[in-house]
Amino acid sequence: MPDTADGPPTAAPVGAGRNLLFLREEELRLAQDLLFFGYRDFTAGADQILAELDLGRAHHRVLHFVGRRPGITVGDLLGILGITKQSLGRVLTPLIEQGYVLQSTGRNDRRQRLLSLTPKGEALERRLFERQREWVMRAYREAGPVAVEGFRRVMRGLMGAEARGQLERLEQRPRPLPPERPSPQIGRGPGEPPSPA
Amino acid sequence: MPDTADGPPTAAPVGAGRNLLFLREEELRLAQDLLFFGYRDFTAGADQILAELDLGRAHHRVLHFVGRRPGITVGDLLGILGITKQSLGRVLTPLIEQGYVLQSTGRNDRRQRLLSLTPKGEALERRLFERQREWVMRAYREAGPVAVEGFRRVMRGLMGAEARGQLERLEQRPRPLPPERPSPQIGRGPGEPPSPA
DNA sequence: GGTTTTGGTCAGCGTCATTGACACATTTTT
DNA sequence: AAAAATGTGTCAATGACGCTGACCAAAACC
Repeated sequence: MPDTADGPPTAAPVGAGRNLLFLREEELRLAQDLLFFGYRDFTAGADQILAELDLGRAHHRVLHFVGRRPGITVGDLLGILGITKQSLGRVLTPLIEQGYVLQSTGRNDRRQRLLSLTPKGEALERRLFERQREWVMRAYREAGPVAVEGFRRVMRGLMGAEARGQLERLEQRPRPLPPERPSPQIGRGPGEPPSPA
Repeated sequence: MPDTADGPPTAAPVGAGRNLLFLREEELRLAQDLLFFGYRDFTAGADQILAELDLGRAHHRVLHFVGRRPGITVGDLLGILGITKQSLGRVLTPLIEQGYVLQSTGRNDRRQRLLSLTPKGEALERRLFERQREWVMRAYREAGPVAVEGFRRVMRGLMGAEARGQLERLEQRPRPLPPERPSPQIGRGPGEPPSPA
């Protein structure tokens, strides 16, 4: 980029219109690049940990959002992730079987499966979080608080209306704590043998 | 999030240490959410166009970076994308066959295949670009110039050292124009029949 | 009792990435 | 001139992660 940032181009005022347009275009191509490289490297650290455990990014997303909202229903999780039931099943089922995620039946609506993290799941989620935390903290420190606020504003703007609503909801109930003892638990997982229900 | 953004917590100063830590954690979890939702919705528009043409995001990335640096070699492109030769081949070959990308042999090193966009490729790249441009412009306008600068700083910080170098190189030579007439072109593609060498 | 909602599952498909091995032309080195 | 290194293409197999369509069961709603 010829100029650093936002101000008017320091170049000749002749053909400024075209120049402005050019800058706009370069600015936006830069945004594309930044998002591509930035997102890729942001996820790289966690991906590495996941690979060791034969898990993928999709598993991480489930751990993340279940951790963020324990007791979330399958339907809500589907809405947040924006994938199909079948796709979720392929990552959720192994997570349950391997004891990372716990299912319990809903108190009000017994059809619902409320999801929460087991201690093992919390540990893994935290490990992944710490890895990304370091990475983001570095970027935040280098950029400074004002930049961080700007980053947030732009990223919010990049989200669609639906995602903004979901994010709001996520921020509201930070941790609605799951059932203390996930009493009417559901089969599967390495836990007790299928209850004689 | 209990508090809005950056300022110190408005809550009681008692246990401020813990509270600050908590805020840090929530701040960083928010960053994860923002990156997930933001990147997803950022790419959604282009993905839609691509789907109509039976192309994928990987094809877009090739179009983008070849358009950004016409005459790029296969090796350099591999370095930027961070994928393997085989993976690139699977998207690049169709793009060449369908007349989006042009290959020409290197002038200095005739082993090299210099890649550039055909008019058809440029048109598609532009169409995809315009879609994302609108989306990003909206976010930029809503957030304001200061925020945009902050966004850039943070995104740069999220990139690894390698990616920063690549981005620098991309910004330096904005458009090193390909061979005027891509003389020693290479077979394939819907172009002329194999020149009588 | 009938309908809707919530969730699970089977079967098949597409995209985008991987590894490993090999082939070929060209350039560089010895 | 022979050997080694480089740049690229390609075959085969694999895995992760999305999709659609179909169908089933339990619970809730009316």
